[in-house]
Formats: sequence, structure tokens, C-alpha cells
Amino acid sequence: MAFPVHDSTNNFFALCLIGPTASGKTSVALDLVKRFDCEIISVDSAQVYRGMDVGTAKPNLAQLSSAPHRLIDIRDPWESYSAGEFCSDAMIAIEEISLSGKIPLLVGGTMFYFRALQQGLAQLPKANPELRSDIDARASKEGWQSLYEELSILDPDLASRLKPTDRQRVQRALEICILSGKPASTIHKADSSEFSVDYINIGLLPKNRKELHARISDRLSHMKRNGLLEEVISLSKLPKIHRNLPAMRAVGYRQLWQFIDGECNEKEAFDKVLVATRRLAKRQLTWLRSWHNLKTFDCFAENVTDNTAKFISNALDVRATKARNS
RNA sequence: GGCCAGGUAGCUCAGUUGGUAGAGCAGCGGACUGAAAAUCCGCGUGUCGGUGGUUCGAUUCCGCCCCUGGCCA
Repeated sequence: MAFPVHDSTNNFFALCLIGPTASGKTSVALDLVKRFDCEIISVDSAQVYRGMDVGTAKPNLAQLSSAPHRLIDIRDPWESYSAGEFCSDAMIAIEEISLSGKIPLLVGGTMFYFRALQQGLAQLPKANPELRSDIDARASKEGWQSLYEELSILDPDLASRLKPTDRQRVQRALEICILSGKPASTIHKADSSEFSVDYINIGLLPKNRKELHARISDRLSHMKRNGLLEEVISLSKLPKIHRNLPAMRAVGYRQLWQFIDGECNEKEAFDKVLVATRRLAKRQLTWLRSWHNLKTFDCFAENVTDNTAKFISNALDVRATKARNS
């Protein structure tokens, strides 16, 4: 990607507001937009899909018109999206917003996207749907163990770090080896392209898990009243949609689809949604626990926005001073 | 009030012919290079209702008490 070269103080920079599901990221972000001249880029693997509004807790139309979000509603639910596509879309957005004189504010909970953007992805071949369905077909005939053994020959190094049961990664690893003709792990080791963007990471974290769980439960009741089930039912009726699509495996959609298909009753389905949401939050917190340069704030404190805003002003001042002195 | 059944992990329950206990679900920890709200890996977290007694030893046997459900009054 063509990207202007800057010295360390003239780099583009961006704010990242990172937190688990139901931590109140959207509300803080909307407040920050009022206080700073920034523009929001969504970092959310589910909100990219059109028509998935209630279940992904997407900002509503009024919110979107007062604070436009980039990278929301950019795919149909029967399409797919990826970390790689996110990286290039986000880089373009960061560049455009910066050149327009505003500050990019990346907001979301898809930690893999944040990671890929900040640390870069290796130059790997992109996803190939035909090859993947070939691999799936072989797996259902021969079993994943046999594909894992094949990977052990093509890329012993990577295979040793994967479990034969981790079918998604085994598939991806095979895909890379087959498409590139070399072991995936050697490409991983090659330098990933670094973009010259400075990121200021702000974490919105619950000070105790119970409170987050309560918030998740309240939000699910709210989603239920707001037609979550109806949303999933109407999506399920679209001709190109089926339950194995990446979009339909998202929390909420997957479990309610089980109810629609008669695999459980409605209450059971909503209970499963609750559990799946808590586990999602737990995995997000695991990422965040070892995140580098993360300034964290209690997401349920009454003055979260003031606290984060104060931190941001301070960071901006430091930057400005540094730029002046160089 | 009487009779019966039960009280074991956060929940539903199993079990110990007396040697301080284990499943499922929930939960917790971790991994993460183009599906990531995905995909995997690991971990029982316990005054066995309370209190006396018998016993080397009681969650288990016995007495009393408390609680819950059912039946009879």
C-alpha cells in the first residue's frame, strides 16, 4: 500500500478504544467524538454485516448520523470478511481521516483485528474458498487427524504448535502451504510489513467480572425486547443464507438459529446466547491482559469518559510538544 | 401436629457395605498470523444442613434440631 514516509514524530497516529463486549465502548466513543475532532473506525467482525443490527449491538441510525462509523455495514451476511481485508480497509481509513485533519478513533472488540493492524500480518496468501471446501470435503472423508499428519510433513514446525483438533488452524495452515508452495511458518517468520502509525491504546475493562456479566444479561434482555429473534428469523429466510456462514456463527445468531431449526426451545436458546456472550468476553479479556501499552479505565465508573478524555488530551499534548521540539 | 422423601460444588444430581467425594452444565485460566463474536487447549472450585453419640476414624450408622417438598390430619 502506498503510504507516505514520516519520521517518528510526524507519523500518523490513531486512538484505539478497546474493550470486551458490553463494556460500553460505543457510548464512550460517541462522547469522545463530541470532545475531540475525531472520526470513528469500527473494529468489529460482526458489525461489518448489513442487517445484523440488534444482535451485534450496532449503533443506531441517529448515533451513526451524529458520529459516522467506518467499516460498519460493508458486507452482506452471506459474504465473508477477514483480518487481512480489515487491515487494508482500516489503513485507508486512517490515512483519509488523518489527511482530512481529524484523529482516527478505532473502536471495537475484535482483538485479532487490532492485533493484526498494530503488529502487521505476514505476506500470506489470502483465503481461498474453493481450496477450503476441498479441504473440508477431505476432512469429512479422512478425518482431521489425517490432514494434520499431512501438515506435519509440509510444515512440521507449525504442526507442532497446533493440535490436530484445531481444524480451523490446520485448514488455514494447509491452505498457506499449498497455495504458496512453502511452509507457512517460514512466511510467518519473514518480516511483516510495518505501517508508520502510532497507536494510543485505551482499554475499557470491568473492575469485576460479575458486573460485566450483569451488564451482558441486561443487554440481552434489551436485545430480546428489540426484536433479536425476529432479526435472526428474517435473515434466515434470505435465499443466500445458511447457518454455517461466518456471519451466522456470531454470538446470538448461531444459538437462535438452533431454536429456529427446532434443536432447542426458545428459553434454552437465549440461555445459550448468554453463556456464549460471557465466554466471548472472557476471551477478549484474555487478549487484553497481555496487551502492550494499554492504558486501562474502569468501564463502569461514572466518569469513564472524563477519565479517558483527560488521558487523551494529555497524550495529544505530549505529541504536540514532541513535534515542536524536533 | 403425624407420616414419607430429600438436604453433597454456583445449578442438576451420583457416590461412599465407615478410611474427608465425582459427573454434566455453569465458571475460571491459557493459546491465537486473512472465518476471530471463529477455532482450540487446560483446571473441580466442597464445613457432604447443624449438633451430640457410637467408632482408631462419621459425609456415610444412631439420637435430637433446622430447612424444603409431598401425603394425612
